[in-house]
Amino acid sequence: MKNSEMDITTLSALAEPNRMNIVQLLKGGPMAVGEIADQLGIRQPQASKHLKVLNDSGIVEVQVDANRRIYKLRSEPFQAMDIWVQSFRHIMEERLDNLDHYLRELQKKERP
Amino acid sequence: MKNSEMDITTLSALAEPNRMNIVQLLKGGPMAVGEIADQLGIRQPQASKHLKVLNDSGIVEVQVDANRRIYKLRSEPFQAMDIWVQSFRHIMEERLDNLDHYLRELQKKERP
DNA sequence: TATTTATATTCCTTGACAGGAATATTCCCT
DNA sequence: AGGGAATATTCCTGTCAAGGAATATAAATA
Repeated sequence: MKNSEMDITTLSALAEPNRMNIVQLLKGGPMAVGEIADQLGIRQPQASKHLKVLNDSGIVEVQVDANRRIYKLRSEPFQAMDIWVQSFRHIMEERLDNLDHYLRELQKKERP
Repeated sequence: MKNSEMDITTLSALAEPNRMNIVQLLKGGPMAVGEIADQLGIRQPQASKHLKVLNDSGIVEVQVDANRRIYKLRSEPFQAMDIWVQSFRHIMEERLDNLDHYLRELQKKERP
């Protein structure tokens, strides 16, 4: 019955620009290491290192294709982040408790 | 028309255990520095330092109350994270496209 | 088999960051 | 005004992570 404990390793893996870029890139679909490095303008060894971090944290998984490794996003970490963020619903939905908001609500009731 | 660019500073601020604990604590409502430090079993200067990081990244805001500073969560970063995570809908909803999944679906249809 | 292609790993150096201890700052209270 | 409470800041130190360069590994190909 896991409440909403967010895995720190997921966040720290994403909290690095190159890795965040890799994740954004992989949103478009699976991709091999070389192409990832090309697209992002980084060197292949750095790409491999960052992909290792992403892999260790479970954000990506790898599919071996002969010579190459195709990396793709895994769904679980994003589902976990979704659940975690949703646990802040009451924070996100917080409305300004001022006159302005009051007047808006009033208008809604006058014109339903 | 900002698409879904996630602010790295938000993630790196959260990617530290003490700060994550502070955020979880503040989910319950605003709190002064001293009580935060007490609840988490950390020293006051560390609490202040971490709160400074959280404040700089916009995750919390502070309300001055005479001698004390009351910290509370801001809504924007969580809304931003929500939007960002939602941009991975297609990843999260991805179903296994294999025989196993096919058979499960078949069973569902046989026994509705 | 030799060579090329694709990727991972190692070593090194540098910079950022977290904790500890001490101190500064600000406000309250008598 | 002086003392105490609450918080912020500074200095120091050790750890860790990222990039660069070189190299190792493995598969494809000629």
